[in-house]
Amino acid sequence: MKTIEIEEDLYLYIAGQTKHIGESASDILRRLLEVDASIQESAEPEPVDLNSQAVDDVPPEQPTQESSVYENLEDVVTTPQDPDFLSYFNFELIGNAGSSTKRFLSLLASLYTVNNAMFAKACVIKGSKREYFSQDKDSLLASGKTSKPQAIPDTPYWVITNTNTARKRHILQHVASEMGLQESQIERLCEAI
Amino acid sequence: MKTIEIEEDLYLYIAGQTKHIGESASDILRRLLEVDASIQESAEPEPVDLNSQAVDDVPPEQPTQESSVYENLEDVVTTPQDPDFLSYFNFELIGNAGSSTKRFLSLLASLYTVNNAMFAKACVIKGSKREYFSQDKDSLLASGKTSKPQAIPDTPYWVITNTNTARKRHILQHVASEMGLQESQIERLCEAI
DNA sequence: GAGCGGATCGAGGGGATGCTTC
DNA sequence: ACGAAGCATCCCCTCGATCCGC
Repeated sequence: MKTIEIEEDLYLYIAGQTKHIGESASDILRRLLEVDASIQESAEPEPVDLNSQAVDDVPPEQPTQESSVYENLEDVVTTPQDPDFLSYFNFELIGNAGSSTKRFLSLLASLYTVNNAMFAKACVIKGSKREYFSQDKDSLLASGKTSKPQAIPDTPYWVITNTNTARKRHILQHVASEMGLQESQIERLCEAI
Repeated sequence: MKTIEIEEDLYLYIAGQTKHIGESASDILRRLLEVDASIQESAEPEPVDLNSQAVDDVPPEQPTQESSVYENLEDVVTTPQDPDFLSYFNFELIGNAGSSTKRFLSLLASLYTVNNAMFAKACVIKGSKREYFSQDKDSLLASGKTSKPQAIPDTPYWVITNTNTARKRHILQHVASEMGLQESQIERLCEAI
């Protein structure tokens, strides 16, 4: 194992390309760069050292076997694999919200809280014309005529709100699914809307 | 700055992609991943924008007569002879498109990107009445009653779209075949529609 | 842009099927 | 007359946002 240093945004970008839970940085980069493990010896120009910024030695404090990129993100709370995953959802509170729109927002907020890096990646979804999610209210406003964007509480995100309940379920289901939740968990969430 | 751990061979591979002395790991990865410093959180890899990366990978000229036709064109990225040819296709992204029409368009866009000179030659195909390809929407419109032309993304071309899936496969197969793809590669593309 | 929620209905796109043509 | 190839009608489904009810 080698350690390299990269800039923050690039780091987030790479993390955002995660396709499976627990994927290591190597896995992701191999996929993106289309380098498979077998071609490693492929004669390349000699290892120009990744300059001074590359740290050549790995401090053994890093647990290598599960080096999912997420573990370096300080905002990670849990992953969908966590058997207690749904316990992070306060269904009681959510259920008390007065409308499905409110419940929709709370559920999204919970997903964000549980793992905001995965949420960021999962909320890339749009309809035929409208943007569904954005960090910017105005861009949602711009993409549709009366989409009624609302802020997702305790979150930098906004969602479209002018949809019927079925569509709210679809949106939630999409996000949850992209985040890797189990089918049964997704069902539970959608029912809670 | 963030730190990530990657496997040794991948590290060497990345180091081997150094273009300038003193380039940082971030610089190299940005170039390889085509992520510029201003990426937004939602930036997704562009399936068809493979030019800059692929240029470096053009294999030694094949001694076929076709390749000599193209070898002087600066826009040649690779040729169907390239054993890695299909790796230029982002099947994952293509597969995620919501309809066969969308996938059809993406696949054509990929063929164009991979070698636009060959594409230009290969897309000369028409049905009994309708034009199939054109750089001009109106000429497609003019040649049929409801052909539903759509722009091929990131491309100067338009294609007819009002066909059943079988015909979309025929069209794709014709273009791929004219471009000189192997039978097995063509099959792979047609299945992806 | 300020009342909010969201069901309902209309617009539009996808593409299989059936008709036409050769 | 029969089949094959190709065209485009037309149904279905998705998605938007109007508009009504509270």
